[in-house]
Amino acid sequence: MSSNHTHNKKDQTLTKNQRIVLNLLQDSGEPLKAYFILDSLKKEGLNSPLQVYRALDKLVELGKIHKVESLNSFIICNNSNCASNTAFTICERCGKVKEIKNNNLTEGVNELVRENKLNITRYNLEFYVVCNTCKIN
Amino acid sequence: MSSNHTHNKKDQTLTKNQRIVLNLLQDSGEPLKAYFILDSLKKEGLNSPLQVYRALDKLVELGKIHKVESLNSFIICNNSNCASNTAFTICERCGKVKEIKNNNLTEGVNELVRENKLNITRYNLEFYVVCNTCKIN
DNA sequence: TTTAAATTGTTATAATATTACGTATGTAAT
DNA sequence: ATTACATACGTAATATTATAACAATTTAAA
Ligand SMILES: [Zn+2]
Ligand SMILES: [Zn+2]
Ligand SMILES: [Zn+2]
Ligand SMILES: [Zn+2]
Repeated sequence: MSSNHTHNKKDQTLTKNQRIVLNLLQDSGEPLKAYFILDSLKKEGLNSPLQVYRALDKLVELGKIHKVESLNSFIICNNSNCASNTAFTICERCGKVKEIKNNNLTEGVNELVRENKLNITRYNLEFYVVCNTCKIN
Repeated sequence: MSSNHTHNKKDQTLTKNQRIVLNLLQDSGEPLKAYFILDSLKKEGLNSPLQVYRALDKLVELGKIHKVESLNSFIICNNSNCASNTAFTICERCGKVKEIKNNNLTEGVNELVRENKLNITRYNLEFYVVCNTCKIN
């Protein structure tokens, strides 16, 4: 269970609060709730919800994390080319979330948008599933 | 500005709270927030958030309304064949929401799901746009 | 008609998110 | 260096969204 931060150059431009929130999401890989993040980072000096929400807002804006709208949670971006588009599978039983990396799907959505002449700025696509683990049980 | 409830047979099986909430959403056509619904229906006898949320939950379950996840709002279903799938355009400027009725798009998403072997129970698709009205200004 | 399931009403509380205000810090032009 | 500007910070208060718990009642089956 080794954590592998990449801490690339761009991360250096983040502020302290932004960086510790990003690191937590990175280490977790799961969607986390704002107040859970707050609790987890009390020892790092985060004291108020606003500090968390401000960091989250900025990280979303930078495309480093995504908000999973229907879970009121935030998750590290697992992709390099999302812009602000998001596509997830969400298990209805256990809540497990995976960001879809499938370029086929991404291109499929883009095509749909073109074909239907939707003049969009971005999209959010949530597929609800029963994950393999939950299917067995 | 005439309201045109349909009040079909199935509506008769709704309870009073469910029906007045549904009627309000039907008349409005816009996404409404739970506490706005509560305020609006105080005179009809709704007193507590729970009464609203319970009615909303049931109506969502019945497929008569949808939750617009990223707006924490609820909107009348404008379609006959959604099951519990949802597809909206959401204006980023004014918040205007339209349910997509385009069968082409719906079928496109279904195809995407098949092609990518996604074993889904339902999906939620939110396209963020700048609506025509907002584009002008 | 007895039983089980669903719905109601009410109070309290939890969970999520923002406003408001003052301060500090970094950056770029003068 | 000084000013101006944008960004971020810290803190307290408050707003918004949603659920838990419990008792009573209605509805639909069996
Ligand atoms: Zn991503
Ligand atoms: Zn699962
Ligand atoms: Zn619908
Ligand atoms: Zn608009």
